[in-house]
Amino acid sequence: MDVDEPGLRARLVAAGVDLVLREGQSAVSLREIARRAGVSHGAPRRYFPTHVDLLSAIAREGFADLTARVEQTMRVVDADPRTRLTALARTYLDYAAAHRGMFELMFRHDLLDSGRLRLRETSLPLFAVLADLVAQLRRPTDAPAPVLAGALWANLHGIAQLWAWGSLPLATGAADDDALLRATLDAHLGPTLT
Amino acid sequence: MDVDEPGLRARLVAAGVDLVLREGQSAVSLREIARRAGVSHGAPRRYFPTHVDLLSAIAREGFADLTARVEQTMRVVDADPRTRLTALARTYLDYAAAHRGMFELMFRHDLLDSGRLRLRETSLPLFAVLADLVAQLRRPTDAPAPVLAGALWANLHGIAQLWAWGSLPLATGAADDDALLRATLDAHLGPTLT
DNA sequence: ACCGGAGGTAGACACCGTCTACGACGGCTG
DNA sequence: CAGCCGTCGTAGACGGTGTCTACCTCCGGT
Repeated sequence: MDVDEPGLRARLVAAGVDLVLREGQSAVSLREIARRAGVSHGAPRRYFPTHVDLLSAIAREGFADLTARVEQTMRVVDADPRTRLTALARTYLDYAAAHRGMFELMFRHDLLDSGRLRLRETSLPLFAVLADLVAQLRRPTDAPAPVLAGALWANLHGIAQLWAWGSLPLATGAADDDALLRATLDAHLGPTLT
Repeated sequence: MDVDEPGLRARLVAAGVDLVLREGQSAVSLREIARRAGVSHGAPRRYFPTHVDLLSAIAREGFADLTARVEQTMRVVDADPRTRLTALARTYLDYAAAHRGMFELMFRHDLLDSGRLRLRETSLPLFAVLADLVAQLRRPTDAPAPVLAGALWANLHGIAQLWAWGSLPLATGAADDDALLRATLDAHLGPTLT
């Protein structure tokens, strides 16, 4: 038998992650999670006193997943900073597109306990990776490094969000998001020389 | 007596707008709206068969409001395109900051009936204003106009979103959003010459 | 005068988050 | 070994929600 079968808490979170990926944030109810974990509707309360706590735990899992993917990308793409940054951006956009429900949840600050649960801190290392690359690529005439990195992140995030919503395809006439990504990187970091 | 007091439908939407501005999207329930309009809980159903329909109507009001503000800005700021675009961007960011709940709702495509109700189309004129200004400012080496406009919009939107969430202030070390806005415009449209 | 539909009421249903009291069980203390 | 107490899960209740349905009430057209 499993010597270390996951505890109920982990099973609840896993069920929640599965549910949010499959059906989106609104499908994640405490009772449904309990049902999927095969426990009574009151059981989750032991680990997640409130709905927000559960959603926050799920979102944290999402951040961990995204961070892992980015780090994996950084491990694989061992080239010049610009190439690495491009790969990072692609990973970000791909994640948002492939895990729309989770991505949406991750940035629903109104649903998350962003304060107490150090949810923001969970996303900081990710930003640090980006900021580091940006710092290497920054030209003297550019904005200060934190501002430059922030603006670039916002741009990435906006593309991910609006693209997922279907607004950008509509507005830009269905150009693929790769064109947007290239334009964004060129804008903030200068055109590539090829 | 009022010859044309607003019908129930308008009163419901007005109550919803008020509620979403004051308390956020999650506070907007059909029953609460009905209560505020002084009608029975089943009454809204006559006009909004489903919750989504009500939220969509409220969001449409938000888009109308934002569009009106942008147009007002365009009417007032009658200068060179770059200045006008900057003013437009500020209007966008200010709206998001000042009407956070509404802004959030407007881009919650999962909550909105974005397909049938032509919600996207409601936002297209707004994008057109931006696209027009961008087209005037586009340099020959820039990306095609629609892509450039899309990227810039995404950047604006990302700033609005992440700023409202509090992530960007944290990441950039509390630089104000004006620095981000300037950096963004400079990046996409070239630095101003001053 | 009648009738028919539009517009609002009221009750029911299932589901939800939350609270509370309760039972089972296992490890520590005496 | 007996007893106790804290941990973990159960089960029921409450108020709130969206949705459905049956009803009622009035007003306009024939």
